[in-house]
Amino acid sequence: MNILDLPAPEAARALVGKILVRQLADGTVIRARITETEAYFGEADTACHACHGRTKRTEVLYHPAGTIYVYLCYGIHWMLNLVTGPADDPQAVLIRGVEGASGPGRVTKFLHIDKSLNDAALGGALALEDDGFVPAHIAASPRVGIGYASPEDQARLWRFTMG
DNA sequence: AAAGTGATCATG
DNA sequence: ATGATCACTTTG
Repeated sequence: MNILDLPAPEAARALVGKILVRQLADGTVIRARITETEAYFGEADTACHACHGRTKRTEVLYHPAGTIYVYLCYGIHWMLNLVTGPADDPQAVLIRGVEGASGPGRVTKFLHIDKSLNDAALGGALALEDDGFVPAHIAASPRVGIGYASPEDQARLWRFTMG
């Protein structure tokens, strides 16, 4: 069973401790364990980009599980998301931190991820690996940076950190 | 605490 | 065509 077929909040929790494998064009391989994630759960979630419907930008969120969603935030930072759940259901998990890089903008810098990976499928230049490691403890907390969302959605414990 | 930065989306 | 809005980081 693929983790990414799960609903986003469950997938987000299950992804903590897994390993991202990044293959660069020049052959360099970077491996990094995921330490922090956040779930964005469909059109009903007012914090999700897709809560205002399908647009050119959010189109990728409607693609099948395992699609990579990358977008630019604040003009500077690339954000890396993994699409989860069934096709036409816009759910995704934001990778907020990996071993050696804490913060979503730093993760993409660390892994050399930019717009060129948007709408690509996991398993090529970026792949997921499970080495059997299970985190001793995973903490759940509210998501950050979503002050525009409804109070109920801001209160959801959809941020998962390895601890 | 504050600003820097540019794609995207909703207006006119 | 113009303007508001950001799943953030760095600097002071």
